[in-house]
Amino acid sequence: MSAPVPDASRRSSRARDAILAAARELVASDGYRGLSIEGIAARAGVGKQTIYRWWPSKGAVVLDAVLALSEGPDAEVELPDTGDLRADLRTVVRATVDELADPSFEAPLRALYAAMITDADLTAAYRRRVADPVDSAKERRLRSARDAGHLAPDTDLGLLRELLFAPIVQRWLLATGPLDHAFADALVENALLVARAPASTEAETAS
Amino acid sequence: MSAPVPDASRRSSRARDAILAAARELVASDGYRGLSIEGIAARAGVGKQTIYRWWPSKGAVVLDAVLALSEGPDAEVELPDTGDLRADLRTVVRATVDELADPSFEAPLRALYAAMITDADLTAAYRRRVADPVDSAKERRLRSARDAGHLAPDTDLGLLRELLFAPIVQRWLLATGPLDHAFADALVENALLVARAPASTEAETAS
DNA sequence: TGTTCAACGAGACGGTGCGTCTCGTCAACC
DNA sequence: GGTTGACGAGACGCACCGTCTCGTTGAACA
Repeated sequence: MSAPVPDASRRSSRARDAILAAARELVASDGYRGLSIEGIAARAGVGKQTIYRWWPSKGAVVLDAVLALSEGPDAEVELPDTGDLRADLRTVVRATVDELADPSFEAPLRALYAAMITDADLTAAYRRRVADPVDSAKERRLRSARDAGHLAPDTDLGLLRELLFAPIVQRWLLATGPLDHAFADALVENALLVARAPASTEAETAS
Repeated sequence: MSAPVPDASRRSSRARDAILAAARELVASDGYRGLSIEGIAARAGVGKQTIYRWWPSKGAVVLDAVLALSEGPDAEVELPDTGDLRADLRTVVRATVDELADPSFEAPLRALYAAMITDADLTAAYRRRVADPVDSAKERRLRSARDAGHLAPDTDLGLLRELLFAPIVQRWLLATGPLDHAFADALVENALLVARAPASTEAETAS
């Protein structure tokens, strides 16, 4: 009944790296539609069983491939905190927009979303390994601003984060509008407007 | 080279209805993963060719199935406009949340999103037939409020619409938080805060 | 250094759904 | 009443699925 758990200490890192690289290359050239386990195995020079041994689904392979794009180790995310909230938010939100416009990020990430929509387990894994750490970092930065008096004391940091980033993902998924710095800046200005400290002009940055 | 366009005047509406109903039933019971053209054809009592004759892809069938859920004819969408912006927005945003929580809507819509993410043609068709009309209706309601002085004259109606609804879709897709009326109301309050008319207390509803 | 043993590359296997095709049937229009 | 094209049905070759065996290999431990 229980799975015959393989011995991770004997795992070939060469095979793992080749599989993730092959997945990235194939999804970039053929899209998620043309991505198959057999194709990944062939391109990586690996037996199919080596993939099935370590990953539960094609989507899980893609998740690891996406993670391998932006990590050394499982480094924890940290956002810039120069004290200038507007500038820091612009940096981060613009970077998000740029990342989604970069084909080498866009292709595997789109594939990952396609898999997640119909795979609740994969969605949970994505939240745990990607979304939660990133969201925490964003909220740390916002909390720092709130503590410094740059945001109203009763600001809902989670909601503010969603207002900053959800419209970006929405435009990206359905191509309902341009994904550029102007849009990023508009979202930042909106966030500052929503949650600005009530009686302060002092702490606000001028830019 | 050109497609041998079938004769629409001879199309069987019985077959069309049976196909869309079968697609809805199967996606509700088995999810999008288990949805196949062969399964739809078998359930509908229809030849596979009848599906391929009229739809370019499985996702296109699902799009029509979703559309058939909420239409008589291609009725144009109209939102409530009682003059009370807060109340009207709550109604609409809460209804959106409720719809995404209703399994009979949720299942085919999730299937449609899964298909759209990897199918730009289908995404364009969805925008044209669903998203654009709905978005226009939303912006008409917001414009009416702006004209009535309930929103600041320089309010970006499109951005406001995205701030109201994108966070909902985001939570729905990745299950990153509860989709309830409290969340809907928070989004409405945020929108009213962002775009409130500068010097007016008069026109605002009290609720 | 040698032994061990599970992960490895390779690929056969039955199963499923794909998209195309070819039938005979049927109903609408001429 | 003849023509015609959509219809239901299903055969076909193909791609990929997930499971299963093979030898082979190389890392861990004695």
